[in-house]
Amino acid sequence: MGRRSDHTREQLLEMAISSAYKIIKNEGHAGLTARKVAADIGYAVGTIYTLFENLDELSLKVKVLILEELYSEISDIKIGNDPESALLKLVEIYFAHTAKNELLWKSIFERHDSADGDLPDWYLTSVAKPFSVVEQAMKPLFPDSDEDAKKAARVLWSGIHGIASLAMGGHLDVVSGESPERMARDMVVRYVTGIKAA
Amino acid sequence: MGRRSDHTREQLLEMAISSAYKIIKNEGHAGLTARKVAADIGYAVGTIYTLFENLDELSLKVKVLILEELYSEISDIKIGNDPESALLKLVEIYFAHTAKNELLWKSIFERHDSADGDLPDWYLTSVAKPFSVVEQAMKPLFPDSDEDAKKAARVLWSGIHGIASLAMGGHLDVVSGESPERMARDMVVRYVTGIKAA
DNA sequence: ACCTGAACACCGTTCAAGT
DNA sequence: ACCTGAACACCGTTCAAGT
Repeated sequence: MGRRSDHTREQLLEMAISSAYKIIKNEGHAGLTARKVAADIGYAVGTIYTLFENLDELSLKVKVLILEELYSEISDIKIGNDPESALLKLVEIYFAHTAKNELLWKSIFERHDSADGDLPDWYLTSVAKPFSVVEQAMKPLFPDSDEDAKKAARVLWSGIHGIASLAMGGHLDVVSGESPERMARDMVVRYVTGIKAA
Repeated sequence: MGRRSDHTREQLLEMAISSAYKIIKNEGHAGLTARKVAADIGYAVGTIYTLFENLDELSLKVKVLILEELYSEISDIKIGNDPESALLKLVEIYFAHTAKNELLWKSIFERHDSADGDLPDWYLTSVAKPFSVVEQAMKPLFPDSDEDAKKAARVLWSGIHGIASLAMGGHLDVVSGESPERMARDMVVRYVTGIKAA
């Protein structure tokens, strides 16, 4: 035992995060354990706790990665003057993305409850980035107020998350109605129409 | 050790569920353990597993209770011919209710991941009941199709859940914009307006 | 200084053995 | 038949001790 220094602290962080990413991708949120990550990167359990405050922090780091992947896909959308079609495109990409990485996305809606306090700023920043794309798409609807565009973006994006969250949790299969994506499309169209009609 | 029969199986079930309810109310979803429930009702751990298949089943039983409480509050709403005001009333009750029972409602959005398969029918039935209230409220908007009213209710209710879920999870405090309830009101008004304008 | 891994205080779940 | 509780296979997290 004792010092090894096979890797720098930065390398260790990267190894641990990408190992955790892989575990969640394959086994889901509940499959992530400190011991598994440690074994996977070839270090002792204790090492994980020199890298992160606790397991929840590690899982938040993974979520940042997941959110960044989505962001990189939706930030490419060319936002013209037609909010509705931009938002529908966004919904399409969102659901295609979540479908391709189901366990990863399910984990976004779950928490390792060890943490009591608020979510750290670096995580909230990462959550906010997709919001800002929605906000951009909605700006033409609110030519007089960026603030209103921001608020509307928060509402609509939260709503889409709600549909995705309930669907992925299996809470919507009761009536086995429409697909989540069609529901989200419906929501976008009617919400945008509602704004225009105001 | 051995037989006791101090209580019938029905009594045991009730005791365990209400003990679990109490624990989640005070300590949150992650605070629920089989050992705590067992100690609380004065039986051995093993007894819990003669009552429920696993801990997830017990927590779902608690969620049924939680959903029934909400249902009993919102089912009193008198639904006239004005969907918007009925739905706003519903939002008001929903957020008042979740605010009063925060840890309980947070637990609705979380899972004890032990269970792999689908959610049981008796649970989905219980999830569906609040949906039906929303559906009733929306009927005047769809005089020609109950099916469309049902679909719209699923979309709107999921959206409201999304706002509540993100807010209770602390994911919305970034910009520290509006309160979740105001966001939900905004969503209702614009969604309903969107339907009318179609 | 860096890393280890035994130790602590827990878990969910099972099942042989008691009455 | 009903209930027990030790046992198994895990956890997250800490921290004295090695190099």
